[in-house]
Amino acid sequence: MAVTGEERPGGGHRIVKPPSMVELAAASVRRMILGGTLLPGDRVIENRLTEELGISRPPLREALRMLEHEGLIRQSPHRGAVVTPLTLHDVYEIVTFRRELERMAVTLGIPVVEESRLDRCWEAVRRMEQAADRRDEAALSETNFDFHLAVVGLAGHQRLETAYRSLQLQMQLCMAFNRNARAQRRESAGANVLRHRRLLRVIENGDPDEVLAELEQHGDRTFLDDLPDTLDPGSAQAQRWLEAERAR
Amino acid sequence: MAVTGEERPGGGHRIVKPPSMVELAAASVRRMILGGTLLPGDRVIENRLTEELGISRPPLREALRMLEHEGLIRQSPHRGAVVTPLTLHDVYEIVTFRRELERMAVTLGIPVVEESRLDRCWEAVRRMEQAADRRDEAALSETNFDFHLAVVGLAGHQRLETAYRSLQLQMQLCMAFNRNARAQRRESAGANVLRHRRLLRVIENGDPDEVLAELEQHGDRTFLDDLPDTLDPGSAQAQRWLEAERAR
DNA sequence: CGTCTCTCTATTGTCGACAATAGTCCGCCC
DNA sequence: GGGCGGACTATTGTCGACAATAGAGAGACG
Repeated sequence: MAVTGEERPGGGHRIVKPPSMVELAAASVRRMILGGTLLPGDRVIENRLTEELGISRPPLREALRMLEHEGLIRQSPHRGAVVTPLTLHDVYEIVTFRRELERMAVTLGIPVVEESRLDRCWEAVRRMEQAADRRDEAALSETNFDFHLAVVGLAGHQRLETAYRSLQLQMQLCMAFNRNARAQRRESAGANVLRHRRLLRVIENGDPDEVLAELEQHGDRTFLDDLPDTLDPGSAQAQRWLEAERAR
Repeated sequence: MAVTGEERPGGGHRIVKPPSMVELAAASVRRMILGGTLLPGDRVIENRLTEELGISRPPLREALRMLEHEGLIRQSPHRGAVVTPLTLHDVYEIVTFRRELERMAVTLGIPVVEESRLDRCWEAVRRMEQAADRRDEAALSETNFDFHLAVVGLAGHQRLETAYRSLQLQMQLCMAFNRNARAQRRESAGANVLRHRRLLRVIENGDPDEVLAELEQHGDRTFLDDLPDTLDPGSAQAQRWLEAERAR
């Protein structure tokens, strides 16, 4: 798999700029990880990747730094990088943190003060619908991602949005991890789109609490039920949390 | 200023490992930024730094990536890096986000479940006291930093702690920015230490709400009052926020 | 006199090669 | 036979040089 320029063919915000090698490399490796080519715990060997991607090591190393800060890999000095090995504790951190960021975004961003931010959400839903029509699983996942990011973007809080993006990526990592163990989505793509439309209408309605309630439904409940038992707990704290969460 | 190995002489967690160039470089440049050698808006030119630090560009570039993700610099393709230019909107983001992360940490981490985490806090206070006795401003600031990080660490939430660290760094950037405009601390070092001791006792007490109340007092109120009027507002959202915040 | 274009330079982006380290495998000694 | 020490290899860390870009400045044209 060599690096290619067609990241987000439909709706990226980049116009004609030739992306740098490190962005390209980061995107490629990210896809490998989220797509399940590289699994949690796998070593990420620089030489192997430079060969596959056709670039040299320095930009690749920068790309790996980016992925590290996105939480997708971990690096230790002189020992190289590893796709973040997930324990239950990691899942705990990811889910709780992500939820909290969403809460904050809703609190800050609703009711919506700037029309253009809502447009971004609608645009995402629109592209999501197109993807659903095409039965394009990859695009559906991508636009789903964009939608949630756009919702968080309603807060007009760049740092919050960046952090959320990172968490969302790690959430996808969790799901890539689980892909082997279970049927991914029981829900039809159409229902999925509808659910997002409904969320967006609630958002337009302007009541933060309603939005939070809707998000509560939106989520990870089924994901948490399907966690494989083989998962390393990582901490008692996380185990207690999962139990409490499942009991709800 | 060449790179040196003596980062955190007192209490770093590294034992004998010779740190890599990129860590060293990141630490050096971080110091330049937080110490006010490089001011918000200043261009960060790679060649200049490689010369000053005595290292080559690839590791420096990795270091700059790190600093970018810490929020201390911004990079745009082919245009290089700039020390994050602060607008009021940035201050708004930093302060609100930081506060929210503290809130989350307190909610998750208190009452404290693991004794060792509290030890880390006490250790930080102890070192803070030593720094105060030595009238060592730099060490005081550093240990103050560590203390807050340790408090957030009570949550046992790695990702939260990392995010908080980043926000705390950006907070220091704000303060470095303001250093020129006003007298920094009106409070004696001793009172400062005492305030932290009190906070820690409230923490041991185990009531999250009490801790939050204490943190509320702890903070940025005076900082917000002293913001220079020359600061670019950045957004109406931020201006409204500052007004509301000052009215409290 | 202003503006537009073209060159020219400062700076960033990328590369291939060299140095240093950690983990491994083999032989050796007990 | 098992544990220990030492070379070897795979991999990461670092470097200097080359390529490509963006911005600034000088010159020509309207």
